[in-house]
Amino acid sequence: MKTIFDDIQQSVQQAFPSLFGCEVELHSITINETLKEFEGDITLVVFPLLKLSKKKPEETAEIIGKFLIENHASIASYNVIKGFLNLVLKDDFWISFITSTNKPTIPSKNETVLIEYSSPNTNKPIHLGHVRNNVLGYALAGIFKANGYPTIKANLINDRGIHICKSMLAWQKFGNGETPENAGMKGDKLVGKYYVEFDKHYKQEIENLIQQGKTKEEAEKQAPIFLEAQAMLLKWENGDQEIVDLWKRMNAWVYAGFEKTYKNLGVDFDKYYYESNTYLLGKDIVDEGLQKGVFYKKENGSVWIDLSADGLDEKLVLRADGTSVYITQDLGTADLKYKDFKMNRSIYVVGNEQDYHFKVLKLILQKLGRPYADGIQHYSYGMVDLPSGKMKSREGTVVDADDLMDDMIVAAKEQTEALGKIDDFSEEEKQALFKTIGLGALKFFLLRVDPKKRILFDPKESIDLHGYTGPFVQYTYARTRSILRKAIEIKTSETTQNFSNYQLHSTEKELIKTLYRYAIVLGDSCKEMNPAKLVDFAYELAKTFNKFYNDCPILAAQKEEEKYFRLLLNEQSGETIKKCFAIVGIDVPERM
RNA sequence: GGUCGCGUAGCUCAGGGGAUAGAGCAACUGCCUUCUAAGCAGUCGGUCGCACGUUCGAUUCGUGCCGCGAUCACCA
Repeated sequence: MKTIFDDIQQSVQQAFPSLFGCEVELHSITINETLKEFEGDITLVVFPLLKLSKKKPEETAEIIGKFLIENHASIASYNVIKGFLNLVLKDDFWISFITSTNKPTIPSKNETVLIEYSSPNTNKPIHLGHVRNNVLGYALAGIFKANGYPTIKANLINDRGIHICKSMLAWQKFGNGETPENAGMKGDKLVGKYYVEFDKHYKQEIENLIQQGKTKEEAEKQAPIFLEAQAMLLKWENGDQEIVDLWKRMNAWVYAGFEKTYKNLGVDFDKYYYESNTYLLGKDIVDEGLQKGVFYKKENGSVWIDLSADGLDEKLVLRADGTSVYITQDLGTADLKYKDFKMNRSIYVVGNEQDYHFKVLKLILQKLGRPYADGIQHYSYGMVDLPSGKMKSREGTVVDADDLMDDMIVAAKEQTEALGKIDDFSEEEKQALFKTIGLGALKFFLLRVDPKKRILFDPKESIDLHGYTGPFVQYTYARTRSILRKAIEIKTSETTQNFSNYQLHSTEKELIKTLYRYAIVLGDSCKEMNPAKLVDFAYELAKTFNKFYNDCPILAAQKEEEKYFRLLLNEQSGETIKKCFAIVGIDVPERM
């Protein structure tokens, strides 16, 4: 979208030769929004132009200011303070932005974006770390979509491997036929329980072996239960019916559990990949790489790639026994994704602990000459810490996703009921509202921070509904809806109004300027792949709206045209908040 | 040790060559007979980790140092 900022920047560039006798590059024309403490809407910083203008800052600013006022219908006046040229736009410009019925639409792009996110292991339930991944992945996909990109959400489920066998084995040995049904437990929780159970026995056996004089490393490799798990994996890979049946049965439990959590969280996927289907695909690529001389084989038969020229190390791509490692599978899956979707960009939403892995993955695919390799991007986000420190599954300090959502909803319920504004709601309406608020708080809390940075999750703070929070923004939306309902009640919805002589109140103008930024922020949040930008904007809009709400009576406005204009602002503020939140996956209530 | 990331108010975070560095929380003060007070307005709070350098101008860019974290498996 072309903004007034772009407009002014371009016309200054075009006029520059006639004003100063030389060309100027677009990027040295610095245009900002004017700071609140100065008069004006747009500020041009002239310092970078002085070398070309060969004049003093004030003089340069004057020349440009005079030119703009003569050649730009939207500019009402200007003032110069030091090297800053502050431009005041006519109220007309802002008013017509609000009243114009044909808003510019975002053109659709023909660049397909595939976003892989979530990608859980089937041996443990989803926890807070995964919640950040899910919320971020969903929001990112929403942002690409809103910017016109065909977008595919993919989930690669890690459903095989030694770790899966561990929970299977523990269930087989100690489970006594326990099922989600007879235990009254979600399937993913049940399987997770047996993963922990395995670890308990494994540790005990290691302990015993060390007592018998083995070293720790020997003990870890020789513990009987570990050997059993390895044997089970081998059986699984050979298609042993009993093991495969058990695997299918337990995985079905997990999927049922995950689906429930996903549904609650409000995330979804267009495509599921399963590592059990893709883990063999990478082996062909290993052969191809050997033929092309990209990989090499060591004496023991293991296959490697030497990335030391690229500042990395040597990296194993196939084990000596011919079985796949993590990266082998990822190579295969990358090919499969391209076969399925021919995407231009392939984004992996994966924690920053895997930065190295994804560097290697991309580099290998580039060396193999894959057409999609350059479009691979690791969307690397920071870990989630608790006030007590890191989350560690082994130490039981993880925050479970289902419990977390329940807690948030309960907190929303308590605080909402205390205010007593929704006593006339039905039970279902209440439940829906508590969920909207609770999850809104949670998602906003996770999205408001720069994805690249690690996050400190303080439960107390996350449950807060005041200030820089999701519920604050939701509340503001509900306010706009409340006013709209009242306006309809008193039948003040005539639309044919002429605002050409309308005098903007300063708070109205501030609100319009904020609304004007929506399209810019939406584009930026996509370019920078940063949902926090959009979420923060929604907050700023809500804040500005609340100020407007306080300063400017809407339905009780003095003049009719004031009332109608403010109703327009009210409606557009609400709609914009709703759009922002919908893009990142946060619901918004009609009343709260 | 190598590589990568991060150090901004008591706490959680924005900002990212340009004017006097911003929000929220916490603490304190005002504002509901008037459109939802989950709100608004205000007070308090900063050597932008430290040092050099580049620049008309550095919290922002570069280098070094200090502190914190991640990663460097025939784990995923």
